Amino acid sequence: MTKGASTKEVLLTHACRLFWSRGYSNVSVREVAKAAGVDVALIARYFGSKLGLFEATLETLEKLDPSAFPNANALIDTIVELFANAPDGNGEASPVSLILMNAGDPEVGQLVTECQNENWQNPMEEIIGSKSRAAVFFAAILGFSVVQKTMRMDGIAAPGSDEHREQLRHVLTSALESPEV
Amino acid sequence: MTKGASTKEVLLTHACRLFWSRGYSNVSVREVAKAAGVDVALIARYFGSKLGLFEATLETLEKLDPSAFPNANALIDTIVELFANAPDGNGEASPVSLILMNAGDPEVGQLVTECQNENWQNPMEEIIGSKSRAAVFFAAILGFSVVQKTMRMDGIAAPGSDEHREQLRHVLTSALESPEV
DNA sequence: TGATTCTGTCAACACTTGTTGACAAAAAAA
DNA sequence: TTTTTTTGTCAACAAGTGTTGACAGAATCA
Repeated sequence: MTKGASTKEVLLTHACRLFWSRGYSNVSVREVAKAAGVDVALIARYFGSKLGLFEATLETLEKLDPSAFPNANALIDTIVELFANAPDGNGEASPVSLILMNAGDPEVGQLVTECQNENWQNPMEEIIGSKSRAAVFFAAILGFSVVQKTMRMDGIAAPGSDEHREQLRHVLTSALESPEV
Repeated sequence: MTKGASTKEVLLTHACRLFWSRGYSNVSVREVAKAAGVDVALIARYFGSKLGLFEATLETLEKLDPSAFPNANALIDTIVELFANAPDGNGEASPVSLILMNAGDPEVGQLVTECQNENWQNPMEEIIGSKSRAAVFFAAILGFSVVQKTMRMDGIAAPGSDEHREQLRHVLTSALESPEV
């Protein structure tokens, strides 16, 4: 790999971590550059602008593959384990935190929403077989995540515990039984 | 009312609308002052600082009164109608949007979470009679709100329709049947 | 070798941010 | 009236923002 490509990569890595965990408008380009150990000007060189860097982080997301899930229960199993094994804490950067921290942003909100539809929502609809149930399903994921990770409510069991798995599995399962509209 | 108090009030009104709909860090004091039609310096005079102004908006929230709800079903009825009659759109300012837009903010996130616990979560626990179910219940509210209002997913029915009421009622009802931990 | 491209450094820019203090006009109190 | 307090206006500050361009060293190619 050339020197420039590796700089681009390390910038992208730290941009994902910071933008996804704290939100686009709460992270400055200087902070990303400092975390990556490079000069600020290199962001403009390699990504054009701060927005370009953010868009590049979105392009690292891989699309959910419907063919990997024979049915919706397999999807639930995967998500439950993802949540159970995810490192706890506010500062974690995940596709879910990306959406929670940026969907309401005036600058990148729409971008994030479109990205989510393409990479996650549409494949989920395909697996679940219902647009409305897929929407309620995703709402359950987001809601559960925000009360657990962002608000740290103690009504949610400790991640990794059986109780935690049961709680999450219950809301995901009942989302699949929501009325179709 | 004295002149100063009325200026304070109009500032507070616009601060609520802006901070709660777009988030603390996405709104400048100059924008609040301009919307209120007064000089920026008056914010410092009457509220001390931008943070003081935000804290003042939190103090306008009224605590949920458990005695007004004989049981959890009455709570569900109220919330369903609140969502059904709420004006649609991204820019709406409500206690729910306040939490969604600010809970993850590095400056005011904790403040918002504490305020939510005191004014909403604790009373809800009292009505529902279970800490864990109340947490899952609130997660359902937040999740439903973000996919409907922030992300505008078309899998969610039009607010005010019977289908919309059924969707929301289903997720709230099943939250009350979540496993206790 | 020399010429050229790639890569990084640095200072500066125009702009926005929250905050402050001096000052004047208006209102209230003496 | 005079005096004092309240209320509002204005300019400026220091710090931070994203972005730009000039420049130098390193690497690559001729």
